[in-house]
This record gives sequence, C-alpha cells and structure tokens, in this order.
Amino acid sequence: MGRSPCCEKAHTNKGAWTKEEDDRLIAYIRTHGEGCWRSLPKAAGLLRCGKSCRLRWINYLRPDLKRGNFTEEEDELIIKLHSLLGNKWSLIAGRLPGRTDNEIKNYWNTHIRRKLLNRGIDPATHRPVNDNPNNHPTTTTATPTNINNNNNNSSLDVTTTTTISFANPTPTTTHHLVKEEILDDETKHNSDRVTDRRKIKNTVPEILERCPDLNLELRISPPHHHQNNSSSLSSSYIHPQGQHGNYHHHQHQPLKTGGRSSSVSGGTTICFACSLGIENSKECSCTTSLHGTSSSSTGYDFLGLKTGVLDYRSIKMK
DNA sequence: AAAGAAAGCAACCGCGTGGCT
DNA sequence: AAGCCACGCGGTTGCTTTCTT
Repeated sequence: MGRSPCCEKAHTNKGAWTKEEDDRLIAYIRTHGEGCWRSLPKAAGLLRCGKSCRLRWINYLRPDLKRGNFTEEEDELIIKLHSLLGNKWSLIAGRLPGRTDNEIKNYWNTHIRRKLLNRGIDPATHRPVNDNPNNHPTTTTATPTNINNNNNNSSLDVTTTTTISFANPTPTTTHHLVKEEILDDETKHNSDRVTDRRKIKNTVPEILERCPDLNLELRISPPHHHQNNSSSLSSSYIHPQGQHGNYHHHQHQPLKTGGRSSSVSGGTTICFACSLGIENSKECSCTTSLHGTSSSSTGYDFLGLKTGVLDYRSIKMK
C-alpha cells in the first residue's frame, strides 16, 4: 500500500530541539492535547514533522516522566520483563511508570546488558553465557524473526523452541529458546564499538521460563491508572525538568478494545497463550471456545500486580 | 592539557498495523 | 477490496559528554 511521506522534509528542522521549539510544543499540547501529530507542527508553528513532535513529547517533554537514574528495583523489573517479553520496549515501559520505551531501550543497551554479562548471563537469552544449548532439547525450527535475526551472522548457533509453559509450568514441559547471540569477548566489544553497537541486535521476543521466580502463568492486566488521568494537560503541568503533571502516561490509560494489534474485540479476555496465537495449544488456559471469553476470574499476580483478568490489550503482542 | 576512545542518549528512520473512505 | 492516513514501535544513527591514555 502506498505511503505518503510523513512530512515535507525540505521544510522541517532536524536534530536537537531548541528551547523555543519545546515551549511551542508544550504550549500547543497543553491547549489542544495530544494527537493529530501530522497537523500539529503547522498548527503549533513548528518546523518539524509530526513524528518528530510526537517523539519529542513522549520521550522528553511529557511531564509525567521520571528523569532520574533507574533504581535497582527498576533494573530487576526490566530484566525480568525482558526475559519474558524480549525487546518489546513499549510493553516493558508500560510496567514502569514514568519511563519511556526509548529510555528503557537505551538503558538496556548501555547498562543492563553489561550488568548481565558481568553476572555471566547472556542478555539475549537470560541464560548463563556458557550454558550449552545442546543440553536443551529443541522442538521447533526458528521463526522468521529468528531467521532474520541470525542470517547476518553465520556463526550463530540457533536453536529454538516454541514450547511455552503458562498454565502449570513444570520442569518437564519447560524448554528453552536459545538464540545464542554470540557476543564475543569484552575485548572485541571494546575494540569495535560501532560494529558492536550494530551487533547488539534484537533479542528474540519469545516467552520462556528464564526467571524461575516469576510466575509465568500470566495474567497481565491493564496497567494501573489514576482516576484523573484523562483530560488533564491543563492545571498542574510542570516543565520537562519538573517531575509530575496530573495526567498519565499514555500507555497507562485504559486501552480500547480492538486496538491495532487485536483481533478479538468486545472487551473480553484471553489467556496469554491466545495472545501469542497458540490458542489451541495445551498451554491455552481459555476454557471456552471463543478465545476471548476466557473465565479469567482468578487473577494472577503478574510481577506483583494483582489483577482480575488478563487483558491482552495491555501487552499488544504484535 | 590534549587527543582519542568509549559511553550515553536524543532523535531519526523504516515499517507494520488498524481505521477510514 | 484497495488505497490512504495516522500512529506507534523497534532498530539505528549521530551528537555530546565522560573517561582514559
């Protein structure tokens, strides 16, 4: 399908934003709210493309952003979430109020990767770096994603599985995806930063039992959101360097049924297996024929968030 | 003190997706 | 059904800052 350019590039600024541009964008969004990014630049008197405005707002100007160092708790949460979700930064960010996907992505690549490597854990697989993948039986071939991720490095030893344990994880049913991202040694890492940076590629966003302490019987709920989140740009806005406004991270707002990645509508709930498209597998915990009318009344504590249902919409699996 | 290397991070880019016409 | 549009995501780039020699 055709696609028009997002903006008239010839007449747009690029690069770092100036204070004046920031102020214009902030003022406009305070008045008109978010959205209509395509038309926003013109309306706000900015020589930027809408995309750029959106990014600037979401990643930097939103007043509900935390602008500080990541805490140890956040680190660990990111690691656990990454082990479950892979490079789904927006999903991970959805569990970290005040943090953006971009920020988490950068933080992962600059800090957490190294932290895990120092612990002897492969950040791509969340398994010990010297763990022999041959010890783990494989059950399926690589997904297209895997293939794409690996075909530019013939040395990669790709062994994968799609066995996913959700409902009643037991040792016997838990296999591991192992996409060994061969990151040579630190020496190489240090000697060729640019090359390495491009090598720090996407991990495989597959779900596996990498964190034994996590209950993988997922019931992911809509992220907590405050009552006063909706309208709100107005009264308690604080400048980017300030801490809090009274409106909420967009990803914490109630998610609309039938979102862009959903094929199930009507506000129903499905199990995580269904959200991954394996609704007929034994891992599927849906009890009804329509995967989407699951009786998720129990509620599980996913990462400490007690919820009533799995709302797959909050994880927006692609 | 200077230069180069490494690290950090904001911003850009391309593309997938759902909604609308 | 097809095409367009807007949005959002993940990966990448490149500039700035910090560290090392």
